[in-house]
Amino acid sequence: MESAATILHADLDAFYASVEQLLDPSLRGQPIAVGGGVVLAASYEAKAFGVHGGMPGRRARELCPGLIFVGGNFREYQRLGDAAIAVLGDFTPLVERISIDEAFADVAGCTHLFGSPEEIARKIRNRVRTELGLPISVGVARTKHLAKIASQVAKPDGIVVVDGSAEIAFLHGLPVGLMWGVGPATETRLADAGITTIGQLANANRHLLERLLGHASGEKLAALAWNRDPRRLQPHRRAHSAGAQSALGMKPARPDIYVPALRHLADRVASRLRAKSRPGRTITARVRFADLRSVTRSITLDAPISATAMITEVAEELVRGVLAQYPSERAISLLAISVSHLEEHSGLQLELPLGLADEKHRPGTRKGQARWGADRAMDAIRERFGWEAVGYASVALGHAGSVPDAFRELAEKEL
DNA sequence: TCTGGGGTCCTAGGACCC
DNA sequence: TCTGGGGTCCTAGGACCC
Repeated sequence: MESAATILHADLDAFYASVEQLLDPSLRGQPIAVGGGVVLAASYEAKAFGVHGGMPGRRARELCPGLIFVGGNFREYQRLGDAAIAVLGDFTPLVERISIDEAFADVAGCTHLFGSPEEIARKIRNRVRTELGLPISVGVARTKHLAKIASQVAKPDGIVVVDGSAEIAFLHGLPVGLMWGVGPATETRLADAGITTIGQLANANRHLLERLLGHASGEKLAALAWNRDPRRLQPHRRAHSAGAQSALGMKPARPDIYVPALRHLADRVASRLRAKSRPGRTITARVRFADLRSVTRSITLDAPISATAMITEVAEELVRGVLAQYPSERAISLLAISVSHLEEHSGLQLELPLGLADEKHRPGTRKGQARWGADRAMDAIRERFGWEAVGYASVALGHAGSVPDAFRELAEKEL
């Protein structure tokens, strides 16, 4: 039986910039950028000049001489983002949040209470506008993929409903770049094969697509191009990994530089893992050199860990291995640590990095327990006084223009 | 369009087991 | 000793998303 168009994708427009314009009316109608060294978000007025998120502040100023930089009220972004998603939750519990400013909802079960999906979408937009003062675009369709595309087409501040009979006509006229999973690299590859619209992709030779994009991607994109999207909503997704990274500018590849930097990164990751009792078995370290080439090394342990000192030492070992392998590289431009294979329980009694451990790291030893004690004490102090109160200072990273911790937190997923 | 940070998923080769 | 096949896990890299 044919299902109806009951999936909504709601997406706040130019979110951070819209919040700034809400908080300071003199910014309304002005080209503004949130951030400083790096543009974290741009208003539509700034986007018209080609300014966009991730762009260096200098470049943005060149493109848009009148650009106004604003500091960033991160607490407000979190609060208003949560509030907007909560509006969806007033209609249905089937909400899958994708990021701070974006979520899917399936309203199939609540149309008898609130009206058609389109009416619900209008109510959501109205409420977010009147109660929060923010513009939000909504796409309504039968699948997640199409709902997401519809909301992109609806921007700014609009609504697009794609009903079952119009799906293919709607989809096939649009550029392939709008598809979920088609980024710059894929777009270029497709364009080289003469494929620029979703319709052309849909009708392309299957073998050609698989040769171009690989087996899974080719098959997946072909299915999406015919609006065959098997993905259901996943209201309670949890993260499969947690990581932290830091651009260093250009620092010498020496232990006195990378060891404290790694400890700081490990501390950020490990305290998150401990807070949710989700230690992980696989530790990955990434080193980016001066020329922006990066190398990753990972190791999977027999038991999960979440102690700062353990993660630091494993990461150190991995980075040492990378540097030994590339002795001619004299400078590091970025370091990253990620922990994956996350498990559910707290691993207090299980912390040992097998293969790298020497006697002093084994659980039950005085040193091992002292380390755990230190972590737990730190966690407790932070609980009361905030993250900055104690810990491995970022002095070693200390490079100007790096992103504030508050912004990092906005991007963190629920563990 | 070379710039920041937190994530997800796919691929391909190799090790290892049955 | 060599041959074949299937499955799972690990590792490294890349593309993509917000």
